[in-house]
Amino acid sequence: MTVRVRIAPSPTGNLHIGTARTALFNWLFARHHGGEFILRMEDTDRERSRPEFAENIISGLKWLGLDWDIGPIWQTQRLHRYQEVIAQLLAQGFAYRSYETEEELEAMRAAQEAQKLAPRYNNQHRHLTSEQEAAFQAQGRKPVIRFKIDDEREIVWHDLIRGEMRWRGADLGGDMVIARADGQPLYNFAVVVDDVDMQITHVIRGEDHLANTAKQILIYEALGAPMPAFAHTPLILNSEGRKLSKRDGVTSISEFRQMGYVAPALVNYMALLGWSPPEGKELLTLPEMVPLFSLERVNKAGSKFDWDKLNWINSHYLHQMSPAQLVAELVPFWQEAGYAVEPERDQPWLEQVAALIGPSLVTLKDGVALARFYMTEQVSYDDEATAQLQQPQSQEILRQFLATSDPQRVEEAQALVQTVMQTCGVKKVQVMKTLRAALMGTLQGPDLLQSWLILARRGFVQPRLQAALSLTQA
RNA sequence: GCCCCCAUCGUCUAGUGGUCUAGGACACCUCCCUUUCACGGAGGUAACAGGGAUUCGAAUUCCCUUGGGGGUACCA
Repeated sequence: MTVRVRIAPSPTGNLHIGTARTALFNWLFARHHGGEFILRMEDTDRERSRPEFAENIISGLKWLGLDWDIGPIWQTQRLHRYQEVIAQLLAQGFAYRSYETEEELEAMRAAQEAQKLAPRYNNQHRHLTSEQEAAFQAQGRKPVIRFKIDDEREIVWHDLIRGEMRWRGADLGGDMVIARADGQPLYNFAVVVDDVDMQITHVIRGEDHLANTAKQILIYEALGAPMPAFAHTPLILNSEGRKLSKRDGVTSISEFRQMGYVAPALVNYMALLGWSPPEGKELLTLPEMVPLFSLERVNKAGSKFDWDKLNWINSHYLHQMSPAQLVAELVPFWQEAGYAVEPERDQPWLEQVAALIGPSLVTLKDGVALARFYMTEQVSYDDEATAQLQQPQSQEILRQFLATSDPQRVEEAQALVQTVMQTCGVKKVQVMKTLRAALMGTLQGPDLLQSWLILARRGFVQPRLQAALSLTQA
């Protein structure tokens, strides 16, 4: 039997990292088994679903490299199908019409709460006579459809991650609503109809769905449909150990992207949140993970999201990139920062910059601050740099450099430093520090000689030496 | 309240009764490289929640306690 899995996001928000991780596990599972991966949009919540969220989810999955074989399928386009199944369940006696008003249900819950009982529907409309129904209808009440849940029933399944799971029907909250009065199907019902119709073989989702699975199994049975295998993954937790939610700051894939995280790093990190590769090799690309992935190696405990590790992985992928690749990734960030970069014209020069700052990058965004020194003619001088320029020999050192032409190659730069050292009779460190202060405005940063060459090609060396000279003391 | 799940270094984890004086990775600390900051390299600190039981033997099995989490909708 061909493996078929799906990711079923609800377009009520941007692509969340938890959803993305579930998508990743499903994708890996499908690819590992040579199966199919389906994208299905669960947009039955008309009030909260929005097209821009759907767009965000789709582009996010694409960016991550989690391509799907079928879809996107939209639940709202399958309404007639849900209606059909509801009619069937009604006819077979698995479901019935329930006429309570919101207020009545709230009162029921309040009463139960007052008695310290678990809130649940008391199934009071399960056996309405046709006269009673007619009476409610005469009052203008519109019924929701409820699916019968037998209190005595015990639901058992073998979870691929958690082992044997058991639920009592009585703990499921009474007969559940599967469709609103206007015919809109509800999640637990629509999911099953879809998964059955799409012949889903494995349902891999977060453990927050555990109770839903018990309810859904009952619907599979009523439908006489084959049961898929279930696998409930651990949740991604925030630093407090709670389920990561939008309130925890950055959680959507598009935000990570804007912050300068690259897709291979994000995907690699997400995989490590709950799954561990057999050989212990942690740095893996999507294709490398495919043959290694299995649900057996997915952990049961939730995992806290750790920025340090994500940063390390991201920097790893950034450090691996060629200068040309880096430029391609960096340009959008540079342009957004307002730097006048023109890839066509400046490519070789931009690659020099990228090669120089590459090892210092943790995120692409870091490239904005790190490249600033090379992008504008003037720099500001920090306290340390100013102090260095006010050293006794600094003025003479700068005059020497101003008297020569800018170096074109490293060897020339080295030779110039040597010459200035000897002429001024100072140590190399002094020359280097002074030159760095003058050129960069700070005493820390990438390789000085390389920086010098890069600035020279832009014609920024002389103006900066002049500016620095004015800060020196005779 | 009720139901369910989970529990190894600060964090992510390896570990499926003996090879565990518990391994790796991130972070942290030290050292090396070096004109600085990074990068890179070499070391180091650091964990089986507690209590019972089973067993010749338990991080690994069972029970209880504790702690944490999830769910409990006419959301998904």
